[in-house]
Amino acid sequence: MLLGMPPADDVTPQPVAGAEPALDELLMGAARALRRRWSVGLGPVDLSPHDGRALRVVGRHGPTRLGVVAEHLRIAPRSATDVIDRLEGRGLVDREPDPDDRRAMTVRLTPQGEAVLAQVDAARRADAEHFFGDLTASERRSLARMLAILDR
Amino acid sequence: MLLGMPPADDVTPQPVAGAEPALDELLMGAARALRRRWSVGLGPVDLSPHDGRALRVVGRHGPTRLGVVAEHLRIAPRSATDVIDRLEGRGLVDREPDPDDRRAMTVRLTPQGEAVLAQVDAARRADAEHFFGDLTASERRSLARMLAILDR
DNA sequence: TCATGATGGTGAGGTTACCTCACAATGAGG
DNA sequence: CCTCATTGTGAGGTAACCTCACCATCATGA
Repeated sequence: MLLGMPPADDVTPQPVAGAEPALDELLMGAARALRRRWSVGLGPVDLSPHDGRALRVVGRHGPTRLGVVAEHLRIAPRSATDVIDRLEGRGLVDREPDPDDRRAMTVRLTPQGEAVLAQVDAARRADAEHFFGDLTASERRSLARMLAILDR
Repeated sequence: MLLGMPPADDVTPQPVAGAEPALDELLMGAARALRRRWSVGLGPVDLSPHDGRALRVVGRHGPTRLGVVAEHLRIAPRSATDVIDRLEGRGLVDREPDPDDRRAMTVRLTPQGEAVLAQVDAARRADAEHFFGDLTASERRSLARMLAILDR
């Protein structure tokens, strides 16, 4: 029922009785809406949002170290082991010894992992198109410019 | 080290080699930046983001039922008990029997809870001012309008 | 009016996704 | 090569959720 739902972010600082919602509230609301859509899109492949991110990290960074995965997911190195275990258990990812460093393991997508990632990404892209579809092209440009300024 | 950090949301669907970041990526990035600032602002009072939200829910909805808190936080009713326990343990919140329904408890802010919430909100509002400060007033209006459209 | 079923909150106990610590194997620099 | 750093993982802990069972109370309808 409540599983996999993103956090609420429901409540924002100040009602400011009578005023329209504050910018920060609107920003978080829009982000929440988008995240919710992503969750839904992730449903069909039965992947948690976090595992989906992990899959994407592996896909994007090619055959890569476990430590790198941890870094990109902002989790402790030890925890990346578990995440990759899970993905490997589903056959989405492969571990291989790093030829350059015999301590290290490299991780990369299996063909099935590639397929799943491609499917998720396609769904996400299509959905983004729909999500931002109520804005005109020029509005979207302007939105992108402003968000880029805030993006730090 | 990694505690209290919001999830990464680091990686987005498609590199689209050469193109500027996609709108969805920018939106999530800006939201992440704002959330990070909120976390920092929450630091001084040593409150987790989620407990901060709970405090705000109680503050906003006056003396209210535990179930209502659960609903707004999107957690199971049982879990609200724990959250409120924590807040009550810190003296930020008070439980009292509901006069209208002897099964129910009402929760409301203690004076100290009010003070903490006011402090957090003030910090947050000031920070939002700063965060959106690189946009002109008219840009902010336009941003608000567009975000309102996306906000579903 | 009172049996019956719904509802509000909580105890008990499980799951999950993190964490830290310890350690073995390997790399790298004096 | 001796020492110290680094990579990944076993072991074990914690925090924040969850479900299930339960009690007290409310609300309804025969």
